[in-house]
Amino acid sequence: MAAKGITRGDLARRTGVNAETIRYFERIGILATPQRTEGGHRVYDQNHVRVLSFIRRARGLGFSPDEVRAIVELGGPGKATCGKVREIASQHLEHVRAKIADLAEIERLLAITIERCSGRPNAECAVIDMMEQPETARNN
Amino acid sequence: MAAKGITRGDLARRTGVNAETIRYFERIGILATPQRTEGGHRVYDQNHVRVLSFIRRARGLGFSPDEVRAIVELGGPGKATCGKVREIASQHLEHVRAKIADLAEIERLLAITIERCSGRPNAECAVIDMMEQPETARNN
DNA sequence: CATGCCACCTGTAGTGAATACAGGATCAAG
DNA sequence: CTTGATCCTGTATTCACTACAGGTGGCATG
Repeated sequence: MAAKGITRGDLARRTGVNAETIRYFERIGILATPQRTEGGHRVYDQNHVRVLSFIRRARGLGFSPDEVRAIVELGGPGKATCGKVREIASQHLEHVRAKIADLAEIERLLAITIERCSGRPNAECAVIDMMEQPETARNN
Repeated sequence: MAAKGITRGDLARRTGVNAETIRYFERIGILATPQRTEGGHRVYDQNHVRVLSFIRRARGLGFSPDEVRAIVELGGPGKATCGKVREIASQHLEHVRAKIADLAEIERLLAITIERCSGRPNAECAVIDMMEQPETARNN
């Protein structure tokens, strides 16, 4: 009663990723090539669902395809050594923490904006003013 | 001794945004049109630096150009009422918090991966296994 | 087994965001 | 007033998707 025979459409529906995009991700080597039926139709499994969900989230959060590939490949055909995995993962962990810090800053700015706007129906809400310390802008 | 006469190249260097992209952001209405010299060269001020830095960060974090425009326009020519500002800002605040949660999840997964890989030089590090509960994948 | 429909196949063309390039004008330093 | 860097406009290219065209596969149903 486990999931057997997930089609491309199924996968798209389960992950929220466009069906064409799935084919694209396979082409650029981000999503593993699935089994095929005799007739040539792709057959995915539960693992594809998990990985693709992860990819979707990571892309939506601003990670580049290359970065996503680097992370996902860590779990490839046992080729990466543990040391390598640790190295790449640590690097991305740092990256993620920087992003979280950035978002926290934006969160703060939005909260301040809302706060400032409460009460007086003044038209001069100048959201721009909320953007101080732009030094958080690291590389990417 | 304040900043006077920031050229496009200066702005690019200060914000880390590609010089051509600055022109592009102006064209699509995300960055305010700057002053011009008699000869037609753009002249930016400190405000442009702040706004553009913000835009860069927001884009890098996965916000769409439309979303960025919505936020930035809040500080436009005093046209948005405070109520409207509060509404849009709150909406984006929620969005930001969802993103932070998602990143926290990814952070957790990476940390677990590193943890799991510590010690044994086993080749079977299966980072894929780290990706559980994909239900965090909301819309975007 | 035939038939019909839907989802899938491959290849290619079309978006939107960002960046690069070509050819010429401006700026500012000497 | 010359000169090299930088800027101007307009257009072309790249990248990440997304959509489309024309043709099978899969499978329920008669």
